[in-house]
Amino acid sequence: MKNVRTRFAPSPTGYMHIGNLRTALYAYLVAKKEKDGVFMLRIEDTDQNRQVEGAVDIIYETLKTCKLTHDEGPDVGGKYGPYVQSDRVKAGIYKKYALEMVEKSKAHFCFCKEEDIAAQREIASAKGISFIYDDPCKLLKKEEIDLKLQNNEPYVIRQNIDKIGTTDFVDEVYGTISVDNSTLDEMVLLKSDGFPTYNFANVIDDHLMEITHVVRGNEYLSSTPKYNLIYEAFGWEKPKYIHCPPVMKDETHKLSKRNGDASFQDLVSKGYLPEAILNYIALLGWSPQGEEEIFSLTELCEKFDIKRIGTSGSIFDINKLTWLNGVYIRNMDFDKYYELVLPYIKNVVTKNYDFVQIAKILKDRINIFSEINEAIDFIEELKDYDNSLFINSKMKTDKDSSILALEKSLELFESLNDNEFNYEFLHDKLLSLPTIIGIKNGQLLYPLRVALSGKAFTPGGSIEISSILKKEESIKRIKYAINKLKS
RNA sequence: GGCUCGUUGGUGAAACGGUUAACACACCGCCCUUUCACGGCGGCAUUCAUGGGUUCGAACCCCAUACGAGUCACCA
Repeated sequence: MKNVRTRFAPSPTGYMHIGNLRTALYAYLVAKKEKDGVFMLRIEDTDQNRQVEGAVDIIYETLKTCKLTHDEGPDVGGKYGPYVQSDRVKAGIYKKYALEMVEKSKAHFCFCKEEDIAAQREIASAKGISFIYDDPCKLLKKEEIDLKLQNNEPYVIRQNIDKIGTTDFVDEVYGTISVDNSTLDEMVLLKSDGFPTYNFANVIDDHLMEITHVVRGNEYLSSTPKYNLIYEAFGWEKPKYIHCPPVMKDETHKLSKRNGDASFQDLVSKGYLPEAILNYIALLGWSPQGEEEIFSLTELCEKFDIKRIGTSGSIFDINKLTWLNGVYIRNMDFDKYYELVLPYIKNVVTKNYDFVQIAKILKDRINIFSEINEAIDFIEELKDYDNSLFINSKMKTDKDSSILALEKSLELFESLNDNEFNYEFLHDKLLSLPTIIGIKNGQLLYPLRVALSGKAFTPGGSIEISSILKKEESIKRIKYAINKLKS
């Protein structure tokens, strides 16, 4: 059997959104599941009007950060190049095949004006009739065509489709799709600017590049018969088709880059980990065999199975991604985590505190890095808070008990050296204090946390916080709280 | 409008004619705990869009209907 070869063939028209990335992932997995599978990148830039500056770089960058390494592509080369379609246009590839189609009577020259066809389409749709263009140019005699060509009349090359019978194919995901040929319209293969349409270029390149499995969104499901007719015209072997269900934003709308946050880049900048994003989107539209859901890319390669791709659209659930991201953070090796988290911490804390300690109290408590800001902003600066925070029925604290707790804590802190402000030592001292005074742990530690942080909830408790703030700052905040309570 | 595809809880989903319809997220309880989280335990679809049919037996097969999506470009 031939080596499996798949491609990711985006058009460089802007951001990379999650649906796109998932298609790339699946194409990668289909290839890499096999020992010698090849995953390649091809840039489909046949629409000269839609080019977006820097879009190709975003594609490279995204694939790189996701570690979806392509074996062949514009930047890494390969035997089947060039890998950018506009370069292939220059090499005359598409025109040659388009002309061959004409020769085989599977396509014809068309000199019709675009506006005329559009007008007809308009009329038909106003009448509610389905429109399939019946091209008069098909009837042109050879001499007439030659004359028009000599006069440099603009033309396109349009596919010929016999309106009789049906065309069907087997999709690996959706099963047998059967379409009546009379409903197929004869699409343009080569545009008047000499560029091929996506429809044509895609087929030519997939064949020339020996793609064995075509992985793409299911919006191509209904036009696949037309592509197959091209394969048949040349007598080429058709690839296996793997059409993927859409990724939705809600029940009725596909995910689009229109409304922002669905792009890969957005998610990364919100503090999501590429590995977690990839893991999550793998689960949208595909389900693993067992109950395990956490997979590295390598594991995905092993587990992935085309047969388990679903057929209905799935709604992108940021909730679950967030949870999954938290799992990745919690499972991460501390050094790696620290390296990633440090910039976020430094973004909030500019004073010289123990960043390792801060990172530690955060690790089990955040799902995404962007939560850090709010979680530890009190370290840098105590914001004013209300005395009512000290009163907590569950903790059995009120104004007087809080004052007592704070005064005792203050006494203790003042008796310590600054270098005794470490977690172990403070843990010993602070936890033995309630017994001595004859109160419950919470009655001491809760008011202390409020005083140190100005918040009722914080990552870590008062022991952790005081060990981070150290002697001087802790005492300052306790004194402030006592004054506040007494005034 | 024609054609193609889809429809299992709020979300992702499993189930390959016979199960109490898995599991995960979310949600709700309880436990652990100095708070929050983490972790642990438990709850959460009498029902698989609806209506028919086939079958001893249907979420799974068939047919209608409804709803949704995709497509019908010199866009991909």
